[in-house]
Amino acid sequence: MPMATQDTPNRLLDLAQDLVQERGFNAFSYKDLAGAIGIKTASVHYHFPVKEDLGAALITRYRDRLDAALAEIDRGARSGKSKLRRFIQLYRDTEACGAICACGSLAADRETLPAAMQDGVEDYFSRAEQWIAKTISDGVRAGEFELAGPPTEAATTLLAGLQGGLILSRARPGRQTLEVVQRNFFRTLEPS
Amino acid sequence: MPMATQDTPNRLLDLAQDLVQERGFNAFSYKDLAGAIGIKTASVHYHFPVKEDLGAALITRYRDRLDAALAEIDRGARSGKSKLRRFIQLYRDTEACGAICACGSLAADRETLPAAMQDGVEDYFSRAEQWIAKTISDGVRAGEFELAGPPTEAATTLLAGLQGGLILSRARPGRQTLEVVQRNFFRTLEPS
DNA sequence: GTCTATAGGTGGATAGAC
DNA sequence: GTCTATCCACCTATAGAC
Repeated sequence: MPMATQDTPNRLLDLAQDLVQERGFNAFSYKDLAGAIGIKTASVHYHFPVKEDLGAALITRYRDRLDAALAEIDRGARSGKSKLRRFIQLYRDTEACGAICACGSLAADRETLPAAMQDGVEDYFSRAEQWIAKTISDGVRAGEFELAGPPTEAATTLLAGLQGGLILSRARPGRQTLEVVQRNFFRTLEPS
Repeated sequence: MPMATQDTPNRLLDLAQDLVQERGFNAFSYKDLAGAIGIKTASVHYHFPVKEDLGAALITRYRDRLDAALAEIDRGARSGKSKLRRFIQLYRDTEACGAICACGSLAADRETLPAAMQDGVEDYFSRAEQWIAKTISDGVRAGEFELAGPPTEAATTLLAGLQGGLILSRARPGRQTLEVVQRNFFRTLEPS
């Protein structure tokens, strides 16, 4: 991976995403972004005229990266369990940074956000949930998993556990909440 | 319940709590509070000199109400399942309002909050988690529940599921996420 | 307890030069 | 693309009269 110096819009999106995950969309300013990369706020407005543009671009990119990560997992992993483990690992990486999911943060701020951003957040959760449900469902058909309820409900429960687990770890730094959530989740999939 | 007209400090705390649960601590102002009860911002500062005072009082009250609710559940309910159902119902009531847990909201904003408020949020989660763990543990001892892992892990997972479920329902209005979380949770406690 | 008035700071955003 | 300069709205907070 070459990873040359990024263009300004992407550097701004990187910074904005970090700040969303650490402080929330309403708790950072163009000044924060500008200062971090050594330009002025007016220059940030050149790339993203209003903050809603920045937010919408951030969500689109975040969602695209989720899609890419899920495709990568589907390409690489063999068993349903290893796929789900890799998926959960994405959130555990976030937890390790002391951050929360960008879309979880944005969902908490929902009432204060423009409609376009609200829709993007909704879409992110739906994609994640559907991927989990499909992966569980495939595992059940293959005889790898056995669960009491419908796969869609297990998927919703896992996603809720991951989002809430990040919140709990944020409130109580040092705890590995997601490790516990993961363990409990896999217990519900075990064949008896 | 007489429910006479409340004193100003409590009316302010009621409003502030609603706004925290709907918009977040950094997304409402003294002007919002003052306007809602027909006084001026300077008068709000009389009751809560700085916003941190308001936030700390809000959290203390929220935590005390949790304790009271848990004590009430312990007094009234017979089975472990009915206790847990009543506990979950507290969050389902919040979900029905389209709101999230005040402490979940505050945890998401953690980095922007004064230390005193951060500690209060941490305490809220720990109390909730410990009550759940004890209730599950009692149920196991009584032969009412049977679960694969330790009660403390089931407790953490439930609390995470409730907090995250509120986030998911906030992002996707109309969905009854917590009903799903509840159903999946009780499945993990069923004797085989 | 509540008010008027105000201070000092920060926010998002724009115009126009370079 | 980036800058300087500026606008206006909002926020938290305080002083002092009533």
